[in-house]
Amino acid sequence: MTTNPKGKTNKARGEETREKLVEVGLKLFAMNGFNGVSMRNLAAEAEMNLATVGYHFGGKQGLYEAVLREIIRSRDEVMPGEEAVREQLTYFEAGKITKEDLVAWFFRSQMEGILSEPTTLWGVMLIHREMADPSESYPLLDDEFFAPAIESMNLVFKAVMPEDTSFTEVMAVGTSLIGIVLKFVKAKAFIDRVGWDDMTPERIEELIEILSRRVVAFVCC
Amino acid sequence: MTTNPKGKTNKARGEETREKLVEVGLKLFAMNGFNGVSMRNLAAEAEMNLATVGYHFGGKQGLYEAVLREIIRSRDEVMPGEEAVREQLTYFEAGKITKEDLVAWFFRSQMEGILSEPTTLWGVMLIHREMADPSESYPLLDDEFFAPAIESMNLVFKAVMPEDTSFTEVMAVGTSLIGIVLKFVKAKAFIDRVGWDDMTPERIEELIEILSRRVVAFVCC
DNA sequence: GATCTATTTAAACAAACGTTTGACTTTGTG
DNA sequence: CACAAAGTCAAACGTTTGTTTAAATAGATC
Repeated sequence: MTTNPKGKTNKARGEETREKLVEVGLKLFAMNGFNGVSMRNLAAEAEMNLATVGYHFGGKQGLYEAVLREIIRSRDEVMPGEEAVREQLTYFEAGKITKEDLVAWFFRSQMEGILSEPTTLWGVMLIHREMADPSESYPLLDDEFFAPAIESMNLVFKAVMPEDTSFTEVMAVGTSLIGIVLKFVKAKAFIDRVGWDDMTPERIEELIEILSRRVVAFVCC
Repeated sequence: MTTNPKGKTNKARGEETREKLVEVGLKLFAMNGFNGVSMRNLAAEAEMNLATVGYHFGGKQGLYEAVLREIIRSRDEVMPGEEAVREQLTYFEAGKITKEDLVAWFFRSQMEGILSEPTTLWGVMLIHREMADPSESYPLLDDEFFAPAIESMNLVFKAVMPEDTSFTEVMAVGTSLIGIVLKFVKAKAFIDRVGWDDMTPERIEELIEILSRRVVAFVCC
């Protein structure tokens, strides 16, 4: 890598090729799944030669894992991490916010993080696919994506649920919540039936408002 | 078709071939998805010739749709239909059961119907796939599987929710519930984490018990 | 400008795919 | 038994798949 300020060659030569490939890979894999995308699709969409993916990522599987790692990396930019959760927890323990506030904040931050920008949405759509149809790369997601998220979630739930609540129950509530959130990521049937042409920010806000109150009841009851 | 009571030829000659094919097709498609199953896989698993699927169903797509139709057909045997829902509704309107009872009954009947037998479970797994990754056969499912189920669900929800509840909210609650139910069909992460090797009837009952109380709160709050 | 490394390119590869063919076997009917 | 329809079977079809090859190009270094 040079430090040439004129532009073009700021990055190592292959870097922007790889970035472009990961970018269109995310989009295509999210839309059509691993088996629904061919190397020739990828090459055409990225306007590159067929062999480029093989050269930079070793093969289709290699690119797919690079896409998953990019999803994991960018998740931390949009979603509240463990430290943000712990911050809210101190507010709750200090009595500044109610447990209902805490749960609503958590749910809202997740939904907004997911539905905010298309890139994130594509990432979640790919995650959704991996949950419905785990590939051989699933363990990577489980370790570096789900485990931290579930840990944060359990921090919140343990705080707002009775102390003697079983681990199974905490996990069941958490899993249900994940089910709710993911359902709306690709809730084609829902969108078709309520007649929303597209998910405008207003519609998203309406949906979050409706659900967060009920999610609080689900968790805290 | 003959009426020979000795056995063997009670069915039209190709009938049991078709049934066997639909049976293993359901299992394989549910486990690996449409693109994850090859004609040679199917033929091997069903112990038949490669060309048999083409002869009886016109091709891979034809078998897939036959499998979907079988799922739709058998759903009505296990799940409560609209008439069963209306029966419970009259009990509720007569004051014999509370709205909490009504919602709990509905949720429980759905979960039990799904988790009861492996065949049903496979069907739901395939439905789950179609929701995450709709194929060109999706419209068939939407018309003959989802629409009736949503209609029944809305009957219940409209009865237990305030009259002025918006259609969007009713649908959002329903969609969330579907999300919860489906999440547990293939909740590998959940099962792994709570350490359940397999879903024994006791475990299923425990899960339903935990969730139904909270689902009532979610719907009725 | 020469040299070396990194990258891009077109072409070819074997393997797997869904489908089709034509011969063979089974079954029901007269 | 003879015939026709229904079903089964092995083999081959033409595509498409992911990967690999070797030559061509571009960029950095001296």
